[in-house]
Amino acid sequence: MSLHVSQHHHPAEPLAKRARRKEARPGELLAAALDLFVEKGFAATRAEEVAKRAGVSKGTLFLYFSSKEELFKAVVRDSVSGRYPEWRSEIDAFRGSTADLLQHSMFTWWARYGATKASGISKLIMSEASNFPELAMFYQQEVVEPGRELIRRILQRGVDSGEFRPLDMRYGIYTVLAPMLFLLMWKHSLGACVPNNAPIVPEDYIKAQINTILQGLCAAPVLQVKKGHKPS
Amino acid sequence: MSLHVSQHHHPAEPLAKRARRKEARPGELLAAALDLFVEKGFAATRAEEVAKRAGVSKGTLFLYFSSKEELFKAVVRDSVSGRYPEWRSEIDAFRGSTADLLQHSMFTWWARYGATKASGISKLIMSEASNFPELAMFYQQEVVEPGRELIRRILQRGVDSGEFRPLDMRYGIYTVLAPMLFLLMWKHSLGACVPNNAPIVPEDYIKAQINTILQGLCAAPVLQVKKGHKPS
DNA sequence: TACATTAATAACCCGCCAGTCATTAACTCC
DNA sequence: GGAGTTAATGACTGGCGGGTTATTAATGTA
Repeated sequence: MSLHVSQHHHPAEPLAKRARRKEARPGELLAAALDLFVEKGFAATRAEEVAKRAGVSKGTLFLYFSSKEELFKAVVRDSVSGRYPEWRSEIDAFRGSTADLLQHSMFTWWARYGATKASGISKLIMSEASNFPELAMFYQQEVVEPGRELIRRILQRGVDSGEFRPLDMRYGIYTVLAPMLFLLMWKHSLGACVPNNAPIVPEDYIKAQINTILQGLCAAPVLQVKKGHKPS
Repeated sequence: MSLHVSQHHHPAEPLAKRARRKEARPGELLAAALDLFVEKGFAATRAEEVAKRAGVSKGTLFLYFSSKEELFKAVVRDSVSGRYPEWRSEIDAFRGSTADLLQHSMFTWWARYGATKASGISKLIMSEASNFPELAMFYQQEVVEPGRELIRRILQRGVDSGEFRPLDMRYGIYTVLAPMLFLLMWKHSLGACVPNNAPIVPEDYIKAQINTILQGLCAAPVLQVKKGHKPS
């Protein structure tokens, strides 16, 4: 959430019914919209309900966002695609093996995105893409492509350094993308509503995936025993 | 599709406008509903369109199914058919390495399920699970659990024979499940509606995944996830 | 206090769609 | 053929919800 959302009033001066707060409205509306979109999906979320949760009337919502779709796009920009620059520079600044970088990136992505409310946006897009092709395309450009690029960057680093075997990047990226997006989908669908005797613990799941991925990506076994790492 | 859907009329006696075909209607309606639910999702599918595709009026639809939601449940029950017994005996009868078995199973699953219309039901369930918790639970018991069991069976065979390293089965199965379900989801969401310069070719995707998975599962020195990693 | 500006509102409009019901016509049996 | 039964219809309704607009009131200026 890049916009400031919580400029709460001082309790001494209780909220006037029609307070004029032009600066604070967009952020509050975005926060309310994120909550509701994630909770109920795009189509099922009512504009009036978003307004209500932001403490505002429906008319005010359309004063700041020209349509429900535009509101959604703004939510995506605000809560998802705005983070890429930071991640990319972190990746570029990383000192250490690519195995460590990959591992660090996957845990960090989960902690900062997958485990948060914002990740519901990705699930929502996967669910409703076919009904809202424009939104899907917007998401593809704003989120999917940059994300692919980051993964490609990491894997290429490993291939270049000889840590990883040569990879067809068109499909190599899915080695990382698929397990992570599956976890995200699962968390927001069956994992959320089915009482399960063997629930997925995200950190354990990621650990297991990394074990397999790293062994699967690395160059010939004899090369993968690096100083500081013990072959189990 | 357990109900017979295609009792086509003899072309000589062309379809009367108001033919009375009480037996055939439910199956035809379920087939039409499956098509449309898979294509457009639950909320976006119009009752009248289902009726139209089944060659019937909207009133007739509600004559056989008391509401749209009941229709949806009936579709899921009807389409979730028991392919598991067949697959399980194929697995048990397989002669050859577990690597080959795994590879064969993944390709076969895609060809017989993932690539067919029926796979849209899985996507539908993942998408609508939160709106229909009871359906999600039904699906979990009828489809997810047996599927997990089959994968566990294959992996255990590899571990027992020494081909695979020892695995924590609670998470090991996702090494196989996650890439396949991701492919299924992708095919039915972004992959279906976003013109993409690098589309996923399922067979190539599966091939790449198998390469990584097999190297990742096989018994060999392993790069371990560092203990005590803390997500930021 | 008077006036101008504009943030915010609430009532309103209108198209869409799940579900209903009185009517129609296809089939059965004598 | 005629009478009774019921599958099928399509016009209708009622509510919902995205988006608009005339009106109201908060703020700024003097």
